[in-house]
Parts: sequence; structure tokens; C-alpha cells
Amino acid sequence: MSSRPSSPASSKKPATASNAPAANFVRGIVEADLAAGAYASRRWRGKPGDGREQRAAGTDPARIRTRFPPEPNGYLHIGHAKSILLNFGLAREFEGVCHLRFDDTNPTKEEQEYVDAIRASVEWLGGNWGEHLYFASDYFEYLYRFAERFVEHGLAYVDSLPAEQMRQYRGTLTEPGKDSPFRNRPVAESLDLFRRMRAGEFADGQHVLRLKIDMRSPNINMRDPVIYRIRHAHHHRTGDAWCIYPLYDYTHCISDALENITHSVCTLEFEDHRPLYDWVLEHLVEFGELDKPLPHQYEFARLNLSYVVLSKRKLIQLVEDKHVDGWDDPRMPTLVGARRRGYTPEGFRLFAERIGVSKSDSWIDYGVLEEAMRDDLNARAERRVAVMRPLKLIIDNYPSGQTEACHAPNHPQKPELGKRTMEFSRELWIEADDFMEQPTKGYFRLSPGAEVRLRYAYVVRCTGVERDASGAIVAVHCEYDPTTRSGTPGAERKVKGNIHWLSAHEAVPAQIRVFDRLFRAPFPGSRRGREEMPVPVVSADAEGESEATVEEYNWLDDLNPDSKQVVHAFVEPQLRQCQPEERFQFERLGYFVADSRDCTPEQLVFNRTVGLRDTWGQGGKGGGE
RNA sequence: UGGGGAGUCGCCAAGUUGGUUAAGGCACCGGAUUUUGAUUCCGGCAUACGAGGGUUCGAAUCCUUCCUCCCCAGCCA
Repeated sequence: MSSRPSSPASSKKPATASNAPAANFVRGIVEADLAAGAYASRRWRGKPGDGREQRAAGTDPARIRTRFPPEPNGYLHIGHAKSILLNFGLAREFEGVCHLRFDDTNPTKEEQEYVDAIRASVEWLGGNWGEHLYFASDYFEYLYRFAERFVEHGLAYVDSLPAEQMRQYRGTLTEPGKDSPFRNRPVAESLDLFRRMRAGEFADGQHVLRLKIDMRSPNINMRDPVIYRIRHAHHHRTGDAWCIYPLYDYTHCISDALENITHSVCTLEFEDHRPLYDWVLEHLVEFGELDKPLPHQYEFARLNLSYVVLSKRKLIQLVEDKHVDGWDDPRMPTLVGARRRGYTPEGFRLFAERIGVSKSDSWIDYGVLEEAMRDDLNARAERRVAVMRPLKLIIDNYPSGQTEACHAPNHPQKPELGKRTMEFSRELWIEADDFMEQPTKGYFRLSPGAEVRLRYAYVVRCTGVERDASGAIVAVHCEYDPTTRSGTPGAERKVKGNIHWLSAHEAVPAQIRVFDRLFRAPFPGSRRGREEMPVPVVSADAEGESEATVEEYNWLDDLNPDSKQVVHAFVEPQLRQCQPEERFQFERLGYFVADSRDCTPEQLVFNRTVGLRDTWGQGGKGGGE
């Protein structure tokens, strides 16, 4: 970029993300596959099916098929947004289809409530799965039948080793495992046992079905992975029809194949599972159960965001220990939380486009997400006026009782959005931050003797302040210059300071909830990124999803005690007509959204989505607040 | 010390059949517009591609040694 090609045209910014997607390795793979016609021969009968069922049908109209496969055991979060946008984005970009598939093979963890919440969040983000809403539990019969095939071919066996012993037989990262004594159980016996497992003759944990691969493989996933376990548990969709449930590695690849998925995109930690994914599918082709071309798995780096925790365990703890007000608390990194906060699907799309997709573990600064939201909101949100910390301003030379209409554009760059009217009068509310009795250097708002423009109205000069008995300022006095009214030739008069205001007689009270990051450290629980680490190392559970931080002390110690403030503000009267979830920019303050739960015409409640960029105080806190 | 991955500007990230001056975004720094200290605009911003060797007329791209980080030992996904 330091170099400057001679071509003048190239000095212009390229097209925006939306119409010129950035290159990434997954797109590259899809393009190459398409160019080679790798998936052109696939047949599709209109719904998932095995090789024989698809074989009879016509060509698959979808050029590629991807899928977003959540387990319905919790709420989706910002990390999932990356995956959703990638998978649905690829489908849209390449004339394909993206399926929404619930990976519901563990009945003890999954609930209908979560499938509903997940559907709503994916839909909100713009994921359009059309007819293609599927459940791994829809494939239980196929999975069972295929499992019998593996047993029949001598490639699976029922193991009766207790869990603890099985672990010992598995070996370690550096030592090979050894064969289970049940490994060479006769096919007929395994088949009989497996059928009786299904029939419910055994207790949980008594037997499992394992693939027979290689106990000495350096890849632990290939050391005879368990593919079925006994669980006498009620499943949210299949009820009590089954008491044996297939495991992820066995289920996922087959589900992909049954659904004609071409590109199965998942996160990095599954790289080691890919050989197993291929092993299972290749054998099913040999058995005649599936046809080629087979789906392929590709892995990308999951999202890590500074100042945010995304592990399920931590999110649950935040909610259960009441550090937040629920899963949709605007401070939560859940999609329901982000939505309530006022974040937009379009903002997420912009964000996803900016961070890209690669295989290197990376940490995205939270500011990148905020900037993406600002960019989206700036372009779309109508402007309104709110005064968050009201201070009375009295215009001594303006007749008491007189009012006049001022006109404020709803959007400075979009005149077609029209204007709204604000009543100007003698007594106004201004932002307490917009007055300083003893201004610091560089401050160009109101101070004794200083001039400032009241946006869309007049230039005023501060003449003094009024105090109460304790000496606290209760009002600021000023005089206006009648020749400077906005929209008249006199408005040419330029003053540097430009502040917003609300007429005291028409200002409407409103509650505004101001949120800051939930954590004050960039990597909660880690010493990284902190100048001082006085906190001693505390325990960290071994549990947790793979989140890239090593926990060196209690992550809860990094909670930001001031992440939520409730202020009693005033807003302009037309806001009484706002709809839940309607978004605005409150001029000079930031972007706000009418709270989806609590905002009513009688009691207005707004959430601050994100502040405006503030280069004055230079620093995250900004000049305001 | 087994296997699988990754290391390109402060943060992301293109680029890898080797070929003149290493895309782009975000951040940052200037400057111009501006009735939001916002937006917009214009300009700047890696002799450098984890480190060391080597091959070559020429390497981020090939070879080699080394270093660092991430993932894997659930009857979770």
C-alpha cells in the first residue's frame, strides 16, 4: 500500500464487502470444485436419503450444499454468527443451499426450547434454510441400519468393557492403545448384542458399539471409536423410541451424506476427526449404502473476541449466578443478547466480511465488531435528540411563553427521509457535559462568555450560572442572537461548538440503559493484555469448550462492575411513537434501540447499542459520560 | 517426548505452478469538508513475510534446521 501503482483508477477504494466478497480458502475450494464439476453428478430426490433412494432421482439442482449444525443444548452466540454467515453465505454466493440441521444425538442435554431459540436466531441473522430444516434424530433408522452393516462386515463390535477400563485400553497421546478383549467377539454375537441393546435389554453403560479400526493409531480418534451408547433417556423429538444413541463422529458424516452436503465446514478442533469422517463414509460406499461424490469436511478458525467469553460453561455461569439479567441481557454475547442490544444482522455480516475466514487462531478486537455496527447504523438509523444528563439552560432574552418550530433532518446524508419538528423555547435541557464553568483546553462547548450553536436553532452566548444553596449549578443562563436562526441567511455565522437540546415543555422522560463491555480485561482470566497481574493463580476447571485463553486466575474477577448504568433522560416527543426494536442515532450520543421487552409509549426505554466514535477524549471512554 | 494444525504491518487477512515497488479492511497519524468533536473525502502507514541456513539471475512462495502457539486421551458436540 505504500507503493503507488501508476494507474489512477486503482487508487480508489474497492467495492464494499457486500458485492465483492473477500477471498478465503473455503471459497477457493468451492470455486475449484465447481470448476472441476466435482459435484455435478449428485442426485437429489427432494429430501435426504441413502444412495439407493437418491440414485433414482434427478440431478441435484443445488450446485453446492452446506449446513449449519448446532446442537440444541444452549443459546447461539456471536461465535456461531461467523459460522452461520459463512455457511449460508457460501450457499447464496454459489447458487447452493444451506441446511439448518440440529445435531440432536444426546438426549440428556437437548431441549425443544433451544431448537426454537436457535431457529429464531439463525433466521434473524438472515440464514434462509427454506425447506431444509433437518434433525440428526430423523436419521436414527439409517444410522442404526448402517451400524449393523459395519458389524456384519466385521468393522464394528460390541464392547462390554466398563468406561474406566476402556479409557485405560485407549492408551495416551504418546502410547498406543491395546485391543479390548471383546474386540474379536464373533460377528453374530455382536449383532445379537447390538440388537438387544436397541431392544432395551441392557442398562446404561453396559455395552457400547465401537468401530474396529486401529488401537495403535497415532490419531486417538481412530482407536476404535465408540459410535453407539445406551441411554435410557427421553429425547425431545423421538421420545422413548430409542434407548441407544449414536455419537457425533458417526452421526455427523452420515447426516452430511444423506443430505447431499458437499462442503461440511466446521471448526479447527475437528481436524483430527476428518480421517474418521472419511473412513466411515468410504466404507458405506463399499457397502453400497452411499454413492459418491461424498461430502468433505473443511475446518476454519473459530471466532475469539477480546473482552468477551464465549464458552458455554461460562455463559451459563453468568446467567445462573445473576451477573447478567438473563440470556438476552444486552451485555451477553448471545445472539438474543446482541439483538436486544441493538446490534444488527447487517452489522454482523459486515463484521464477518471484515474478519475473514482462515485457519489461524486469532483474536479479534471487540472494537472491530462495534465499528461494524456503527457503520451499519450510521447509514440507516434516523436521528433523534435525547439529553442523557439534563442541565437547564435559560435564554434570558427569549420571551417566556413563546415557541417556534425548528426543523431537524432525520438523516443528514439522506434528505429523502424528511425532517421533524422541534419546538424551541426559553427553557431548554442541554447535556450537562456540554457546559463547563472552567473549560479545559480545547473545550469548545458552552462556558461563561462562550458562544455555541443550539443545533437547528440559534447561536447563544453564556452569561452566567445559577446556583442552589449548596453552590451546585442548577441552571445556565444565556442570550440568543435572533439573527442566527438555522435555515436563514444569518445562520452563516459559524461557531465551533454545536450542541443538542430539548425544550423543557415538550421533553419526554425516558429510561436509557447504557452498557459497557461486560469484562474490563481483554482476555478474562488470563494475564495476557494486562499491565499488572496482581491476582494469584486460581483454579480453572478442566471443563470448557476450546476457547483460546488459558485461565490463570478466576475470570469472574475481570467482570466490569460498571457494565450497566440506568439513566433518567429526556427525549424528543415523537419518540413516543417508536416501535420495539426500532433503532436511532441520538445525535452526538450514539446508537440506541427501543427495548424489545420494556419499551412502551408510557414508559420509554432505550438501550445504548454503541456510542459514536469519539476522537476528542481519545480513548474508549470518550468525552461523554 | 505421538498425531494434527497455525505463524505475513498494532488487530484481521490476500498472496504459495518462485519473477519488477508484499492486496484490502480495521486501528492509527496528517489534512479537507461538515449545524453530530460523528459521517464523508484525500494522503500517510511492512526493503518486510516466526528465526537461521541453503537452492536460484530472482523466494513470503522451493529445500533444510530450529523456535513459538493451538487442538486431540467423553459411552459430549
